[in-house]
Parts: sequence; C-alpha cells; structure tokens
Amino acid sequence: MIRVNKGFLDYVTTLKNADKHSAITEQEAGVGKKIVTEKTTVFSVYVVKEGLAKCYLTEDTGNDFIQEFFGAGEVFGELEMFTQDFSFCTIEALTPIKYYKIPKKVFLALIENDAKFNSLVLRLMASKIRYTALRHSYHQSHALEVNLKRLLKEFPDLLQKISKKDIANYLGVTLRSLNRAIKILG
Amino acid sequence: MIRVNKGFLDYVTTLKNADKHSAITEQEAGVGKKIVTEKTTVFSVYVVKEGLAKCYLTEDTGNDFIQEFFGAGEVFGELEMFTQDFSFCTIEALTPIKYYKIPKKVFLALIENDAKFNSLVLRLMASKIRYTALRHSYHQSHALEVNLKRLLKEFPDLLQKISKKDIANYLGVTLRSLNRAIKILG
DNA sequence: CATTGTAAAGGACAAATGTCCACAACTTTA
DNA sequence: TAAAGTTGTGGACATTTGTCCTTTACAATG
Repeated sequence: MIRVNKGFLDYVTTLKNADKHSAITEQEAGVGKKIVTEKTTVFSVYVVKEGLAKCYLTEDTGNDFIQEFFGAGEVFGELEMFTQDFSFCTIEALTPIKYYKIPKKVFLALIENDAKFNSLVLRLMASKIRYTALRHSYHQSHALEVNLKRLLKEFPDLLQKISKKDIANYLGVTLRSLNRAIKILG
Repeated sequence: MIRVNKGFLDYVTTLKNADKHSAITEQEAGVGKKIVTEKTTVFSVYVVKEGLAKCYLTEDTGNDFIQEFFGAGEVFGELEMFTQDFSFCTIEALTPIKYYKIPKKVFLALIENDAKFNSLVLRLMASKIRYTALRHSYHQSHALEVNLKRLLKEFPDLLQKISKKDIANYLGVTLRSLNRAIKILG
C-alpha cells in the first residue's frame, strides 16, 4: 500500500552529502505533478525524500490501475535502467513531494562500482516482486470487504490521506463498490 | 504466462560447463514434484533447463493463486537470497523438468564478482516486476473473456498444455467461470 | 440568503461470477 | 462387460460488482 524504504533513503542521502557537487540532485513537485509519465523514456532514477506519490497505469479502457503508493525512500525509474524499455507507469504526486534524482549514468556507475548500493537495489527489487505477488494473491482470493478491512487496519487514517477514487483504483473496483463496502464496515 | 529467459539459461550453462567440478548441478523432477515449497527456507537458486513449472501461492481460503508458469531459463529462489525471507511461493513441475541448482553461496559470489551475471539478474528481476504489473493491470480492467482470448492468441495450445484448473487459478476465477468463457468463445 | 453549480453518496437494475449440485464421460476393477 | 468410482461439464440460483441515474451535501456566487 504505502511503501517506504528508510535504508535506501539514508544511503542515497549519504552519497549525495558526501560530495558537494554530487550529480544527485534534490527536486520538488506540487500535488498532481507527474514526475514520470507512462510510455516515455526515463533518464533518471528517483527516490522519494518526503511526501506521497501514486504509481499507476492507465488502461485502454480508461481505467487507472494503481500499482502502489510511494512514501519516503521508495524508488522508481530503476527498472527502466535495466530493461531499456519505456516507463510502464506514471508517477504522480499526491502531496507536495521532495525527491532525489539520480541520472542514469550515475546510477549505473553506482551499480557497477558500489557493492553496497548494488546490493540495496537488488534487495529493493526483490521486495517489490514479493510484495506485489502477495498483495495480488490476497486481493484475488478475498472479498472486497476483507481487503478493505485489512488496509484500514494497517493504515487507519487511509480515508483521510488518500482519495476514495484512488483507493478504489488500488483495489481494482469501482468507487460505487468501495462506497458499499465502507458502508457495510460501518 | 509462460515465461522464458534464453539469455540467462545460456549464461548459466556456460558457467557450469566451464568447470568440471562446478557447484552448479543439474537436477530432474517428475510431474507434481515441488521443487520449492511455500514458507520454507530456500538454500539455492534454480534455473529451468527444460520443461514447465507453475509458481503459486496457497491462500488461507484454500485457493491457489498462480503467479506465473516457468519455462526454459526462468529463475526462482533468487528473491529469497536478497530478502532473507522464507519462500513466498511453491514451484511445482507440470511436466518432467530439468533444472540447474546454484547453491546460495555460489550465487551470491557470482553476484559480487561477475558483473555480467549481476547485470543479468538485475534485468531479470526488473522484467518480473514489469511483466507482473502489466498483467495484473490488464486483468483487472478487462472482462474474463477478453483475458482468455488474449492468452489463447499468445498461446494457442494453452488448453492442451495446461489444465483448466491451473488456467482458472492463473486468471483468478473459478473453473466454472472459465468454462463459461470458453463456451462463449466457441 | 437564495440560487446555482459541483462533487460525493446511494438506489435500482443489469451483468458477471461464485456456489452447489446433477449429470455425463471416462477409468478402473472385479 | 458391468459396476463402481472419478473427473469434467453445465444448469439453476445466490451473491457480488458494475452501470446509470437520482438525490444529497456542500461550495461558490449574485
């Protein structure tokens, strides 16, 4: 749901601070700003420093499918450095956001020369695979009500932080269905 | 659906053949054999040499959720080398299968010392993330019939190769629903 | 403060999917 | 080959979710 990765954020912060002229820069974006756009070439890897973003795909049906919500330390754009593909999702700020930007060349050099960095990236990608698999499996085999209850247990202030439409898109249902489920849960 | 990775298979084959006493061994498994079991410690990384396996999770509801079907070159057990977690899924042979087994120590040594190998693993994990995301997004926003048609277009002999129950579990529907969709498609 | 506009919630019906069970097809065994 | 068991398929109904549209709540404006 809302993913974070303190360890990686700390490491990148250290890297940046170690060099006054670091190629790693800090950037900001306002609500609604798309930091990465679907089907577009990606030139950098990004790390959320603070704030919240959503990672989603828009289908040909017009539906948005929210992959994940990214909080502090979450990384995006890294896949495209390895697969040479266009971005497969859009990253959009849900709150004002601060993030680090690591140019492609710098990122790939770190992968090659900094074993610790390389290892953190491997771990982070492994986590994404695991987490996503567990989530989709759970979603598919449980009723909407159960899924919602589970989310609310982990993030009690969910409905305050994230719009219902976004929650519905994350759960893969319509807003109408989500409203029904909310009503039933009381 | 049925994932393959010729490049990785070739590389591992070369690695193994380069050393007569290689720690990479070749193994076989018969139909139904579970090569890796959910919630269990994993001590090796595996690469399918030939045959077909399914990668699935069993939910508390008793439902199996099939993550992917693995063909030649597909890798499993690698995530657990990085996350230190138990296996989150079961890998079971659907046909007689041959595979390479790379002990954890050897795998991690390759990651550290063989840049090409490291790069192949990064790419393979990036592909898994991308592929899974695209698949789930598509599944969620299209009708069962459309999803099935799409699968059959890519794998015309699907119904011959893989049991209906497994296909249903992959699509996240019941066998009943799958049968209905098949009937409608003619 | 009334009026108009806009966004959120919910009612009513339609469509899709699940559950349960019966029946058919096919295997095994006596 | 008949009987019994096993597996696969489909009918009938229940439940869930989607679609469409009305109603409600709230905000903006004259």
